[in-house]
Amino acid sequence: MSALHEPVLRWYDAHARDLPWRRPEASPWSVMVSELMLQQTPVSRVLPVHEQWLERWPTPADLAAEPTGEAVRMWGRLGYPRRALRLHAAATAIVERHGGEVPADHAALLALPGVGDYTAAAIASFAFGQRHVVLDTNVRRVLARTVGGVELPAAHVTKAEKEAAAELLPEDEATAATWAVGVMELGALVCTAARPRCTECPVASLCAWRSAGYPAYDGPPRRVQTWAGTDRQCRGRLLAVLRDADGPVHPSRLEAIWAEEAQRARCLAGLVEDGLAVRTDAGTYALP
DNA sequence: GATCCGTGGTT
DNA sequence: TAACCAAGGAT
Repeated sequence: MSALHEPVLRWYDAHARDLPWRRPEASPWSVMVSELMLQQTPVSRVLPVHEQWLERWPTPADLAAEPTGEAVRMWGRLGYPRRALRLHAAATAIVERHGGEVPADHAALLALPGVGDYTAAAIASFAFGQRHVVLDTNVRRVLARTVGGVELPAAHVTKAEKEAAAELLPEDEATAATWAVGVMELGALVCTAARPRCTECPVASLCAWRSAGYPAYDGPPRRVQTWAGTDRQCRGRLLAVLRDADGPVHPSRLEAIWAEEAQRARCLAGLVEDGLAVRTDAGTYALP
C-alpha cells in the first residue's frame, strides 16, 4: 500500500461530487456516455447534455435505432462532434456484438469506436468495479506532483508514467476502483492545473512538488492552440448552421457565415467526408 | 508520433 | 484580454 492511498480514499469519501453517472443506479451505458462526453470537455457542460441523452436513449439500442444526425444534433455544442458519431457507432457495435449490453471486458471496450486506453479503463473501473490503471490528465497531474515532484506531466502519456501508475494501483479490486476515481477527483477539485488548493489537499505533506518548493514547469513549451481562422473554427460554424436548422440548408446560408471560399469548401467537404454532414441531390446540406 | 479535431469558462 | 485548458481518440 502506498502512503497516498488512505488519505485519498478518505478524502474522496468526504468530498466526491454527486454526479449522475456515479450514482448506484447509473447504468454502464450512462457511465459510457459520460466518458465519451467528458473527453476534453468540462463536467459542467456535460451535465445537461448527458441528462437529455440518457432520457432520450436509455440504452445503446435506443441510440443505434436513430440516424447518426440525431446524435450530432443532440450533442449540441459540447465540441468535437465526431465523438457523437463514435458514440452512435459504438452503440451499434454493442447491439451487434454484445446483445445490446455494454461489455465489461476491457479488450471488448477498447475495440469500440471512440474508446481508447483511458476510456476503456475508465468504463471497466467505474461501471464494473474492475482494477485498471485509469490515467487521465487529472491523475497524470496528481502523480507528476506528488510522486514526480514536477508541476505538470509530459505532453503525452509515457511508458514510465503508466508503470508508475500501475505500481501505485491497490491490489484489492474494489479498492483499486475507488482509488482510480478518487485520485482523479482530487486532480479535478484540488490538485488543479492552475492555482492548486494545496491547503485542502489530503496528501500535501507527502507531495514531492510541495517539498521541492513548487518549482515552476520547465519542460518544452506547450503548443498554443490557435483558433481564429482555423479549419476547426470554420467547421464548427458550418456544423452549427446545420445543427440549428430544421431541415436541409441552402449553400448560400453556409457562404454567409464564412467569407473565405476555398477554406469553406474544404471544410464542408471535410464534414461530409467525416460523416457529419450530407449533400442532398438538390445541392443542399443537412445532418446525416 | 505529430497533428488534427470544438467549445466556452477562467484568469 | 489573450492565453490557458477541460475525464482523449484516430490517423
